[in-house]
Amino acid sequence: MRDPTRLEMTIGGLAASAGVHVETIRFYQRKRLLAEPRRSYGRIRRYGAADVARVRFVKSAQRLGFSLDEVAGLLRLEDGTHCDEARAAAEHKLVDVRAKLADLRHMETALVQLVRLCAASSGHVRCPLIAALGQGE
Amino acid sequence: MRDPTRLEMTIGGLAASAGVHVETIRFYQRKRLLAEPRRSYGRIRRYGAADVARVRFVKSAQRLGFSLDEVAGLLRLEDGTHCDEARAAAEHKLVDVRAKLADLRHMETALVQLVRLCAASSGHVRCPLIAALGQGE
DNA sequence: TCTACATCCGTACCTAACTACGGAGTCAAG
DNA sequence: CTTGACTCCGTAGTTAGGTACGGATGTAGA
Repeated sequence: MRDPTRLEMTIGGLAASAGVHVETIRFYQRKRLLAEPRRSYGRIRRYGAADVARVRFVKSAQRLGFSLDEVAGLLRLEDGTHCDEARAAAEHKLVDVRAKLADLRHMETALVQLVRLCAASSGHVRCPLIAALGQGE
Repeated sequence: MRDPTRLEMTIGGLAASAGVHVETIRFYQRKRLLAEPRRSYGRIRRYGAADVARVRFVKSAQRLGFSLDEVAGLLRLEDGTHCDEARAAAEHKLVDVRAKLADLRHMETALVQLVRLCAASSGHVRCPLIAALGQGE
């Protein structure tokens, strides 16, 4: 654990590096979001830097509104399936991601507007935040 | 009845229009995401078009990774609080929204790359999807 | 070697966000 | 003026995503 380039860590180290609890790692393992790692002589799990990245990816994707099942789908892309499968799945996810992008951009605009209004006026303001999001589903 | 802003509907109509279940409406009411509406002579709730927009907003914001508590915060902006409060809250949300935007853009780029790779090659590909998301939290 | 702390595992529990249930009241069409 | 769909309400159950527990075992530093 001295040399940061050759990261070999236990489950506790992984959890700390990725900013989650130890139990969360075990949970992800049960959910097959993370492969069972090799174990050192006894039966203690050993992880590497790739595992940290993977767990962080899961958390980031969750923040973006993906469920663990959807994250599993994204990770299958990462892990490399057959090309045509991967392509179809990626195109599908892309539609989803772009819809979210559009909504978030609208929300951003609405918030910027609100801040501007608030800076310019006093008293009460209303903001067309609701109008910002995709009403035409 | 001609004026669409004066559309009057029951809870079932609202649920159908917004694409949720009746129980979800009642649940949102308990959570104060939706105000108790006026009731027609008996005790039956009557809703208008604004309620439809509001419920759809909740669902959209959820898809973007906001919890119901956070959505409540966004709705408080919409409902107009005092100016300085609203401004501070809006600026805060803006940081959050922009972080999500950045991550989604990276994810979009990675997906586009993957699709392109898949179109160009055969066999197996790997995609730097994990690297796409904000590793430096 | 001793000791303190980490890891092992299964199982139980928790919160958020619904979702279903059931008995009673309402209402509009026939 | 009945009938069947809809609404009322409280309460209980469900799913996703963790969190906590606790007894046994492993392990690193004094």
